[in-house]
Amino acid sequence: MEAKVRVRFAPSPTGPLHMGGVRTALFNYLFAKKLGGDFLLRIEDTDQTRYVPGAEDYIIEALKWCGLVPDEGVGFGGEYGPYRQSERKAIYRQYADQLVESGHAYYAFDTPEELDNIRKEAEAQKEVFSYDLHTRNRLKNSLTLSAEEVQQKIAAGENWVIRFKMPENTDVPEKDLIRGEVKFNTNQLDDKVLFKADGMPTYHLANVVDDHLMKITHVIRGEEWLPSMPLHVLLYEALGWADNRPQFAHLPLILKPTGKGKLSKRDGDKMGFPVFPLLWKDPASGELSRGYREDGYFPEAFINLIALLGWNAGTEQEFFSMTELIESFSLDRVVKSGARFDPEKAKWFNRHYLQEKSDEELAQLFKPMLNDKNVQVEEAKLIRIIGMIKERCEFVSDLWEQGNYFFQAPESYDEKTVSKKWKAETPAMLSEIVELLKGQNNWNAVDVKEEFSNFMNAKGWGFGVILVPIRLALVGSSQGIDLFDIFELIGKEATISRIEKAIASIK
RNA sequence: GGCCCGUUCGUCUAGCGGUUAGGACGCCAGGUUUUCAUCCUGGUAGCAGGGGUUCGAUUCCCCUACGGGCUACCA
Repeated sequence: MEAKVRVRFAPSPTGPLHMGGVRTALFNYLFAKKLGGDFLLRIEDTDQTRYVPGAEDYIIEALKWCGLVPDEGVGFGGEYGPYRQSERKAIYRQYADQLVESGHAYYAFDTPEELDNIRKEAEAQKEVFSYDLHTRNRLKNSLTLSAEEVQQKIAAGENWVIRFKMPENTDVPEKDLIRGEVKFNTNQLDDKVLFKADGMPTYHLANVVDDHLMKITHVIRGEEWLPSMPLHVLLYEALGWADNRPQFAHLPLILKPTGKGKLSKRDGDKMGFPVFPLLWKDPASGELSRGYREDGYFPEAFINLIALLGWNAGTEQEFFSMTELIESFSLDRVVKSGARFDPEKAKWFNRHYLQEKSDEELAQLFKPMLNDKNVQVEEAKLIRIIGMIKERCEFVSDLWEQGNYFFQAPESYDEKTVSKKWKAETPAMLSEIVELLKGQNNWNAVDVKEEFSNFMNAKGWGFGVILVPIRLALVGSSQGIDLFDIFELIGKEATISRIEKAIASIK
């Protein structure tokens, strides 16, 4: 029987989760759910120096907001814990020792400063230093030192690390589920540190050990890990786990909307879109980074847009619910090349999901904003207004941009429209309109419009010359829904007073 | 520099030897809306370049260019 599919999302708590990270989580989640497998969350906090307080909670909250709830992991329980690598410290040491004993790894005593100097010297000669089969015999390690010396150094409390002894001239072909066969030769690879002087494993060791112990079947991660795939394959072999090791899939990166390189926090600030799912406040600097949630994106829109960054169903379908994504997802439809992120299309997705929401639902989402603005409005009326303006909106906050004139009289008048449409004779005409409106008893859009039209026809006035000034008076600009609907919704009294106010204050 | 990955409209992408190279976002135009937006219709725009292989290459191979990633006791 095939082993149950188990995948993991394994971020480092070094800051807020990036869009790319969310997408990696999403693809893992979709893959697992499609195949009836498990999706785990493992926190890779082996680098104490980069630990950021709050990042872990942020990651969990972001996953929950996106609907990517892990079956196991930090904060979610499970049989294979602990799921935080810092709590698994003891486990890694034994495997590192095992590798040394079996001759697949060795102790190295070179200090970071020493290595740094060697690197600088190499650089001065336009060369790049690499701790590998060409150089390890000149360095301070258990391959060059006698067994006694090694024991002595360790006993003396000298700092040491354990490095992988990369085999010589060996081809390591490996099938990537997205890219097909990728081949590396070990002569090009260096002796990576597996176990650090601080007693913590590096990513490479911890990752392989945990994936094995947690029975991970598929490693789906970002393309930045592709170069270390051969090392990981070799580690599985060296640890004796070659027979049931996971398969790999390396996802393409998300690139900047314009310019060079991968998407970064800076791009969001510069171009006015979020790169993080949730608002993030840096605990050290206090700096704020905007989030999709706080910017008014619906989680389903965010998931939809991110899913289509580097994946497609092979059909012309563009809108997918999570359920539909699970049904249609497959790794072989993941695109190989990096995808530039397009903020415009992101907005378009949100518009779609906003239009799909009921007026009642939008009213609930909009209420907090109305409260902030100190606006009181009857529920039924609010729902009606939303029904009329929502097609103009991309975000819930747009409901205010598009509908504020229902809740308050304009405070100013758009200058362009005034100079274009507000003529010398306009006030006099509007005064006559006011008189007409005052005589209206059936205050609804249909009846008022009929009376109004009759009056205009009798006068021989053009609609264009009078409707825009009225709109200006009621809305403050030339925007808005049908004028007679506005009449009805803001009521007779407000309609008349706003027109009178405009007559008195414009020009 | 070395290694690895990639390259179809401005952007996201379909295409898996023979297509008028399809869709979407954006943009432009027209229509609807006596405004604006929405919406509808139409349009603009692409196979990085050069060699092969083949009756035939966007599609397969090689080279070049370009883009990206990695090259830490970071993940």
